[in-house]
Amino acid sequence: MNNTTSEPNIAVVANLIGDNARAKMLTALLGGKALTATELALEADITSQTASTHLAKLVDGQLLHVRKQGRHKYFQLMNASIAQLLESLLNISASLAPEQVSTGPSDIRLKQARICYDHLAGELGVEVYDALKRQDFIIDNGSETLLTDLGKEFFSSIGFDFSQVKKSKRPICKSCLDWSERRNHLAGILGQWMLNDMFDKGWLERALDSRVINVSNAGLNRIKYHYNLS
Amino acid sequence: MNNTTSEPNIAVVANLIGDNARAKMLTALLGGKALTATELALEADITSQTASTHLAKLVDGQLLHVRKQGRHKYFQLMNASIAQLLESLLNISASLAPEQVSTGPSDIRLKQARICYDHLAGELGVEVYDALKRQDFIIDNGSETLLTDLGKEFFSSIGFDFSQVKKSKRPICKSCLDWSERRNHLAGILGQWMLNDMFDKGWLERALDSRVINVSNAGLNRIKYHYNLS
DNA sequence: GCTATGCTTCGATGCACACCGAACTATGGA
DNA sequence: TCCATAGTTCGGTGTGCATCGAAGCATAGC
Repeated sequence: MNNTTSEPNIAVVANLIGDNARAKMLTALLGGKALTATELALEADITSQTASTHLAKLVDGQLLHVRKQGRHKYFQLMNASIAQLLESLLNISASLAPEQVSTGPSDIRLKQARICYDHLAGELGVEVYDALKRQDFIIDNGSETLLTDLGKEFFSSIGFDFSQVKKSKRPICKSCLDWSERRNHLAGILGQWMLNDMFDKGWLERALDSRVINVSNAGLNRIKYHYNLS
Repeated sequence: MNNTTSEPNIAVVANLIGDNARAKMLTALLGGKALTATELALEADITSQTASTHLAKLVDGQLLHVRKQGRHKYFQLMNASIAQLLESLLNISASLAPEQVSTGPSDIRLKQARICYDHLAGELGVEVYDALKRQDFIIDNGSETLLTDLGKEFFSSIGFDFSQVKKSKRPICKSCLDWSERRNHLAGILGQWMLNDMFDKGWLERALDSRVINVSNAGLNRIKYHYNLS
């Protein structure tokens, strides 16, 4: 019997993620920022040699892409679907792991506000999401999210340009389950735009350790006012 | 520097999936049917001894759960979120793999109609989805799906009981990207109900090799009429 | 009781691969 | 030109783990 199941082989991708060092690099890259080989080596706690071979595999496996800039090599996640895959892995792992030994200051900041590839996550992320829902700017049937007419008006009024959207294939709204909060935050084009807008306005600031976002009291107040958080 | 990133460790779960034999078992279990250890060993092309250790790991890692029945052990995916994770891995792998050597008859049947954990996938799955969309029973903003009032009426009229839904936390509608068609089909409670309903009515029949669905001409005609396929 | 079947445990084997030291190439700056 | 830094390649080491044969339980049927 020629048992040719033609299902794609998920083992290769999973195996790429399934190594400790590589997994650390990938989660670090969930910060959305492009990182160099040495930065990633530090993150994964390995020498630059081993990092090099790991990164070559990840690029070869099309999970990452590279940009060469002078003598640096900047690595980034291939696309949003890879980021999403990593996020769902994070979610499942978080729910399985009994409780992670969660101590240390970097920990708290990670829980408060962090970047999820290209949008806002953590406590602040879900609070903004809830505020949008409360004001009927988005509807949410449990796992999925749609922008209402009211929401369209609102986002237009605060500077989002809907004409640019048509070019893109990416959904405007997308809910993304937050692994630390176990509640939704907003992804998609709108999620990306909101985060960038907050950076532009100076309300948020990237921490040096990639994924964490620093929020000043002033910035937090502006966000609360702007999005009418409760 | 005590670099305690408290992010969950995605390596362990990914590593569980990242073995060839285990990956085959897991994809086989995407058929939704509970399978015994020997069936899974056959599927993965390994001896029962090795299968036993693999399955123990998968259960220990909470990707599967077991039911003992007499001298048999029935394995099943832990929950829908695991199934969803596997589906997104399938999608990504399918898009990365240039083209799988897709020959053999089991292949064609897999592409035509198959089970995706608990709902219909393959060509037939996306055709039904498109038909629902065309008739404005569901709306779809690109990646997410909502049931319309018209749709509620329709599904009530063909026997779906909406009162049962409130108990469940699962979304009624959920779009699920089909890895072979690269288009959406319907998941969620409604997707599950539709598949079961088709089985109940005798329009579809599980093949022996779990994931494939056999569709008779008569059954296909009934489905076309029932859901008004174009 | 005996036998067949389903699954597990143990022990041994062998391979894949993560890891690092050392040496090498490439880029940028003084 | 020379040095420092970023990254790669090569060779060797060690280990984790998938694999199977053989033997051991457990259940079902006779």
